[in-house]
Amino acid sequence: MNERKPRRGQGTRTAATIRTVAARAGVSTATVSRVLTGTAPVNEELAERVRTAAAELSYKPNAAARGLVLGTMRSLGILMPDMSNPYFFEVVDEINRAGAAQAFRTLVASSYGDPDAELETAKDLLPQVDGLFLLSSRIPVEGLRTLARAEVPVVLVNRIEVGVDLPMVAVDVFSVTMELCGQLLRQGHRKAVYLSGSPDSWQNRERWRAICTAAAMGLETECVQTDGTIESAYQAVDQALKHQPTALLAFNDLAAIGAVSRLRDLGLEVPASVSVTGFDDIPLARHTEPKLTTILSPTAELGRTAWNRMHALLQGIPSPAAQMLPAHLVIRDSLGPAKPIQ
Amino acid sequence: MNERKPRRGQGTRTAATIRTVAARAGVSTATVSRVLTGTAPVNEELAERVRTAAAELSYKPNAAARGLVLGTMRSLGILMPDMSNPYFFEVVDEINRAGAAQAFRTLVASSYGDPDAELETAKDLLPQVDGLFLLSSRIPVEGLRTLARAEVPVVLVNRIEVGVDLPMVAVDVFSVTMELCGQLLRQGHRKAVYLSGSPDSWQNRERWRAICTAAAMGLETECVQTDGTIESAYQAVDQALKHQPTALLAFNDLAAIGAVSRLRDLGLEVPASVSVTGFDDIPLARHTEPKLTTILSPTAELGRTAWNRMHALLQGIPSPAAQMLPAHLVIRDSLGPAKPIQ
DNA sequence: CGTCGCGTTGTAAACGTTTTCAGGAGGACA
DNA sequence: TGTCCTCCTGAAAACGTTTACAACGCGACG
Repeated sequence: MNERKPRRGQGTRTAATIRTVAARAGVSTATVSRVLTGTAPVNEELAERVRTAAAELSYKPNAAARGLVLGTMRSLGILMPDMSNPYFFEVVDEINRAGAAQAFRTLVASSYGDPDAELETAKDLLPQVDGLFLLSSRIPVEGLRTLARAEVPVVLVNRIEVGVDLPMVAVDVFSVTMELCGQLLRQGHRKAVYLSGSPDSWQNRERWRAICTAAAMGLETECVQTDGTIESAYQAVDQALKHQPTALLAFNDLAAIGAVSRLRDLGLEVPASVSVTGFDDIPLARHTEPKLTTILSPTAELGRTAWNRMHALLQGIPSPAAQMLPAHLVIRDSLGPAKPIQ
Repeated sequence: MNERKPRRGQGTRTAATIRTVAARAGVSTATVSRVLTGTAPVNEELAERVRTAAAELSYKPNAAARGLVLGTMRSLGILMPDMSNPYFFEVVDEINRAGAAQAFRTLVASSYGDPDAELETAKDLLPQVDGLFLLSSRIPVEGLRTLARAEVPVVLVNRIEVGVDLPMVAVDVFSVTMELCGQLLRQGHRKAVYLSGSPDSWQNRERWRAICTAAAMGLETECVQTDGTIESAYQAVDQALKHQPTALLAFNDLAAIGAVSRLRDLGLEVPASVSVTGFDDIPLARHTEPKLTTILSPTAELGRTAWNRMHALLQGIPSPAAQMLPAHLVIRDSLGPAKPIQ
C-alpha cells in the first residue's frame, strides 16, 4: 500500500550530491558548499572549477538536507477553509509575493469546510513550516489556544478572538456593516433579510452582530442561511422574500449577484422592488447590472499586513495582538429607496 | 543581512526530538520511530509509554530529517503565471484535494507573468518537490525540454507542445472554438473581433488559430489584445468597435463580462446590437444579464486528470504524452443573430 | 536438554547538507 | 631569519530521522 523509497535500482542513475561535485572539482564538500552558498571567500580558480562541475552534473542541493542543518525549510503555510473562494487568493497572492521576495515558499492547504479537520491540518502543517497563516479559520477557540503555543508564529487572518494569544489581522466588518445599516435606514428601509455566509465564520458572526445591533435603531432583520456562493444565494432568495423585505444584505458580492439573478428571474426590479448589497467589492461588482452597492474590503492590504506581522515575528520582533483594517462603503446602484408597502 | 539559525539561546527551550521522547519513555529511538510510523510491531505496553511521552512533550517529527532519509518530502509543486486568476484555483483545488488524500503537500508558486522568471522558478522548485505541475506555462519550448530531463515528473497542464517529451493535459480549445465560429456563421455573423488573452499563452494561440481557420469559412476577424481581466476587456471594447463587428469573442468569461459592461455603458444592447461570447463557463456565467453564451471548460476534470497522470508517473507507470479533454458550447442569451448592416 | 526459529528491541549507519575547528601557506614586520 | 597574522582550505561533527543488522528472550520441537 504505502511503498517507500524505490531502493535505488542499479539501472537508474542516482542524482548528484555535493560529494559528487566535490570529487569532480577536486575539492572538499566544504568548499563546494561555500562556493554555492557564497558564505565564505574561495579562490576564484577553485570556485570556477566547482561551478562548472556543478553545472555539468546539473547538481541541485537537496532541500531536505539543507533544511535539516539550517533548521528551517523557509516555507510558509497558508490554511484556508475553502480553496474555491477567489477572495482568499488575493490574500494568498499577496503573501506569496512578499514571501517569495525573501526566498520563502508557500504551502497551501484546505480543510474543505470541516472545522475539526482544520485543526488537525494546522497541527500537521505546523512542523513543516516557519510560519502559519490561518485564513478565516473556523477552528474553535480552545484549538486556537493550543496553536498559540506552537514553536513557529501563527497569524490569524480575518478573525479576531479575544482571549487568544495570537497575532490577528482582520477587516473591521462590524463598523462598516453598521454604517451600511444606517444607510438603509436613511433610505427608508425597515425590514431586511441577511443572506448569511457560513455560520461559524468570524466574518459572518460580526456581520450578524452588527445587523442585530442595528435592529435597535429600527431595522428589523431576518437571517437566511447560504454558503456564500452564487448558487446558494440564488436559491435562498425565495425563502428570504417570505419575510417581505425591502432589502437583501448578502454575505459577499457573489451571493449578492446570485440574489440579483434570482430576483430578475422572478421579474423583480433591483433596486426598484428590492435593494441588494454585497461585501468585498470584487472587480466584478462595478460591472454587474445594476452596479453593486457593496463594501470595499482591502484584501491586498490584508495580505500585506498579515505578511508584515509574520515577517516581524520571524525576526523575533513582538507584534501587537489585534489589528483592524478599515473597510469602506461603496455606493452604486443596487441600493435604492425602500419601496413603500402597497 | 541574511541571519541564520538563532544559535539556540539558552533561554528558549528547544523543541523535542525523537531522542527526548525515547529517553522519557525509556526505549530506543528506533522503537519510538516504529511506534509512531507503525512500520513494525511493538509491545503494546512500550507503545503506550511512547505515545504518552510523545504527547506530553508534544513531539512533532522533524519534516526535513524525515524527508532526508526517506528521500521525499511528499510535496507537489504547482507553478502558475498568475495567482489572481480564479480559474487556476479550481485546478489547484482539485490537485490539492487528490494529493492530500495521499499525504502530499501542495506548494504553489507564481511567476507573475514573466516567462523567464517562470523557468527559473520551475528549476528552483524542482529539487524541493516530488512532482511539478505547470499551469498555462509560458516557458519557451527549449526551456520545457530541459525540464523534461528533471529527476521528478513534470506535468504540463493547459498546454500542448509537439516535440516536447512531457506528459500534457489540456482542453481541446481549437475544436470547440471552431464550433463556436460555426455557430456565429449560422447566425449570420461575418465580422467578429477577438478580445485576446495574454498573447504567449497556449490557450490564446489555439483560440486565435481556430478563429483564423474559421476565416476561410467566411468569418472575418480582427484581434484586440487584453490581458483577460474584466477591466482590460472593458477598455478594449472601444478599439474593437472600430472594426464594426457584429460579435465579440472574449478570451474568457470575465473578459466577456467586462465587454458587456462597456457595451451597456455605451448604450448598446447585447445581443441585439452586438453579440458577446466567453470561455470557461464560470458559475457566474449563467447569472449575468444577459446570460452568457460561453464554452464549458472542464476545470475540475482537468485537475483530476493532471493528478492521475502525476500519480501514475510517481509510481513509475509511463503515461501517454498528450491528452485532450473535450469542451462544450453552452448556448445562452448573449449570442444572437447578427444585426443587419444598416 | 540442546537447538532452532520467531518475534521484539537496541545499536549504529546511513541520508546530504552546513559549519566549526584546526592546519597550512604565504606575506609583513622586527 | 623568526614570529605573527591573515587568508584560505579540508576533516569531521553536527542536524533528526529511518532502517539494516545484530542480539536477545522464549517457546517449540527433536
